[in-house]
Amino acid sequence: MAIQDFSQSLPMMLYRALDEILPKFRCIFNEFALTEQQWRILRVLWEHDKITLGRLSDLTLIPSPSLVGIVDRLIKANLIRRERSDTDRRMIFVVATEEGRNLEAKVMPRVNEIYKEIKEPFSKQQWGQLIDGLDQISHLNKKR
Amino acid sequence: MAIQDFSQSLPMMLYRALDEILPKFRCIFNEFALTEQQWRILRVLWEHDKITLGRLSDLTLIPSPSLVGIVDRLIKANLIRRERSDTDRRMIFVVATEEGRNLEAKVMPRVNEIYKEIKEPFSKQQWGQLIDGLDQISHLNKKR
DNA sequence: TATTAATAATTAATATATTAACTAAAGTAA
DNA sequence: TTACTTTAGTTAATATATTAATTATTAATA
Repeated sequence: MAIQDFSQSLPMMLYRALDEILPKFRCIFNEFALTEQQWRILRVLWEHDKITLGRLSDLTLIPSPSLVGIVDRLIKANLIRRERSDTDRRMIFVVATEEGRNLEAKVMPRVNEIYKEIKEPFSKQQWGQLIDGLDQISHLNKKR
Repeated sequence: MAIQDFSQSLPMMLYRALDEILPKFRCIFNEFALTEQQWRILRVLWEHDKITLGRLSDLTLIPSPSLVGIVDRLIKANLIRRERSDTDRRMIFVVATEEGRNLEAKVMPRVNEIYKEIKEPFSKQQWGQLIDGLDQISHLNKKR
């Protein structure tokens, strides 16, 4: 194992972890004709009745230029709608339609099941360390 | 904090970690007119003189349909070349040109510097736990 | 050997990411 | 109020991801 082994570098380890777990979830999303990104948006809307595009971009980690098209397609699928703010006409809220809200009860149990499967082989301590480590990585520039 | 907090889910934590560290590297790649994926291919070619597209796809985690275009662009930039196998005409090897090999000495020091910065705030033990955790995630289906 | 099955790479269609530039609305200060 | 600046969202151009289908070649089997 070389001193600098590309396949063991942090970025590649992160990618490989995602490559392992995402297909499990995408399977479910496809059953509901959702892409992963569309799912992320709905997932956030189930926790927030009304949210601006900017904040939606932050919470889903979807870059705003991408968000435009993804939101368009979710609107076409009748799952969400746009709503321009009255107080600041620059801002646009996104809201789930009834159909969009109804998806939660159908999709979440399936997703939670997979999530539990992924977590299962880890001890509570191991899992905590993993999440803490990732959290520390994602705050590298923010702390002191 | 809800029982199921989307922003603390493993996939989002992984995405956030990547979102934090990748821009640091991409800065460097852009200086050399490389995309991140082009970099990954070169990075692997610096460790392997000659490699098939299939194996390159495995090592870079770039799906093979994407690989076709990325390789095309690297060839156009005179950094690599294709070479069809004589023993099995289905296989195509990819090889770095001299110009491609020369990039290593220019780019690697810069990349290593950033990598060290990222690692720096972690203790050796913390880092090891993080890598181990990620490794375990990426082998979920492979073990026993 | 002729047929069939498997493999490596590619193509096609659609969705998303990246970067820069742009528009409209709001804030700010002379 | 006018000019300058910032902010929220969008558009545009190019690169990559995802999924399914396709081609060329090789392997396998009757």
